[in-house]
Amino acid sequence: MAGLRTARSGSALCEPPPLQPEQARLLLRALADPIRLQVIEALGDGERCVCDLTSELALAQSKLSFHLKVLKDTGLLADRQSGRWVYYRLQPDALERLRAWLATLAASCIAPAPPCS
Amino acid sequence: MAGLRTARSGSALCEPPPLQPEQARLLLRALADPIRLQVIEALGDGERCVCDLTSELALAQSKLSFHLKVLKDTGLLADRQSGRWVYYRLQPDALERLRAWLATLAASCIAPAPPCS
DNA sequence: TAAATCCATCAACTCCGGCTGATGTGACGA
DNA sequence: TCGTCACATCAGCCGGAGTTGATGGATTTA
Repeated sequence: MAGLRTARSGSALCEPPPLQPEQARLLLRALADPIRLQVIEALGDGERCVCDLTSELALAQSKLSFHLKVLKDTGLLADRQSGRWVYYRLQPDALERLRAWLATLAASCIAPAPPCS
Repeated sequence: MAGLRTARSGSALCEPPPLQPEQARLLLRALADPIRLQVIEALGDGERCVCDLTSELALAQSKLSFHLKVLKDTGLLADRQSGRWVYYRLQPDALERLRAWLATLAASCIAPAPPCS
């Protein structure tokens, strides 16, 4: 079932490649955690180093590091090292791809749907 | 909770009410399971009774019942009893609300985004 | 070089989600 | 009324995600 259709995306909007079901699962699981959602929201303002996040979210360092790794492994975050600090930033593509995947899933639910009575 | 804001949805499209973060978390977690995704896909064709799903997905009865309960409790499924059988069907609203919530989350990620080089 | 800081990683533990087999409940048919 | 079927729920178990405290590696400053 892989590669049912490759490129040829006629759109000029440089849409990201479709998500594999397993990747979608990992994204869903990564987002289903309150601490990780806090991290994502905190990074909405822009990238931050770990030490700032640690104090801002009042988390143990190893704990935060653990969750940052989960988010990074699923592609939701990217990091950049500058001297002694490591800065994490959001990777908006990941959320977009998950949204697209959810749309596909919803589309497969034909929904006899009484038209919004 | 409940009734933070009632009606007044100006749109004529009868949009569902916004999702609480906790509800969003539960939805994400409910979807982050391969068996439950199989169930959702199987119900894409229309409602089914538990016994059909059991054989179709080759699952133990108690196991399927457990996952159906999770999906029902999060609002992703609804059930209907007919005689001796119980039919489950998708509740597309739930997916839509989750998509809307994801859109909100993504919107809060201003994304300096180099314009699709 | 030595000390300090920032961060990742590890081992041990806890806790909860999910699985299994058995039992309970309600609806039907003989 | 009794047996059967469809489904829910329970108790017990197990594995893995998440937490904690400690250690290690890399970088900067004294």
